[in-house]
Amino acid sequence: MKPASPACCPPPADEPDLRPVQGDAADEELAALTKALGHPIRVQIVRLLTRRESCICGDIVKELPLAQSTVSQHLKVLKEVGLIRGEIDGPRTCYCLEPRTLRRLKALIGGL
Amino acid sequence: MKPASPACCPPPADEPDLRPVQGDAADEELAALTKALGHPIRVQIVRLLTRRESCICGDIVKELPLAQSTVSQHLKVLKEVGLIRGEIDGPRTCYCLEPRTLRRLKALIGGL
DNA sequence: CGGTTTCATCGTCGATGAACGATATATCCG
DNA sequence: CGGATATATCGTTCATCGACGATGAAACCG
Repeated sequence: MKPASPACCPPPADEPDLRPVQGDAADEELAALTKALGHPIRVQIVRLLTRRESCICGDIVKELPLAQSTVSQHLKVLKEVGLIRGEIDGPRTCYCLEPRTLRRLKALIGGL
Repeated sequence: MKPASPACCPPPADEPDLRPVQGDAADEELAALTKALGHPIRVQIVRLLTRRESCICGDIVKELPLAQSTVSQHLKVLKEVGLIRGEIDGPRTCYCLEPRTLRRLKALIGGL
């Protein structure tokens, strides 16, 4: 059982990532991740999700000066590269960071 | 005097970067840097410039499967965000990494 | 069941990006 | 001077992005 907390988006196991940080595949991966992060709103979303240690939901929309559909688009971009995860929780959706992908990004950047 | 080497793009002084890694300005900066890096060819160019410890020139074009003008465009994008530097050296241009900006990028990513 | 809320998806439109070939510019070599 | 070389820039074309409002789908509430 989990303590209290929103009970969504449990942190996955903390396995080390063995994939290389160089080579063509790594280049593509790094390009995809940085491209997804390459928009101020999306940086802000990631930042929001790091600050609230647990995941939040459509409150993200309320924090941003954009239409709901636009925010949903940005969330989709981040989800498609695996930087965040979204879990349906009743009528709403709960988003949170995917720490493994974030660590992977840091490793790839570090490899430069 | 420098040893041998292309003698262009000397590494700038190694001052610490005092700018914050959070806040709106940092978000914009991180978005701009990651956006510039968000293309496989540009990742490859940065990687090329890290491997040859010294700077190289239009050999970059020969390494890539793109027209010269396209490569020049990508170099411009990287230069505009300060990730690389280009110095005119006779009829050719010598590009190299800007280590300060790269360190800044790592700091910003680390701040996530 | 029917309305409300929450979110995702669709269609559209203007802006930006990526690629190219052609051209301009600047330097070097006869 | 005149040609060759190296690079930047321009103009064009097609694709993708970013934003929006409208609509659709799912779950909750009465």
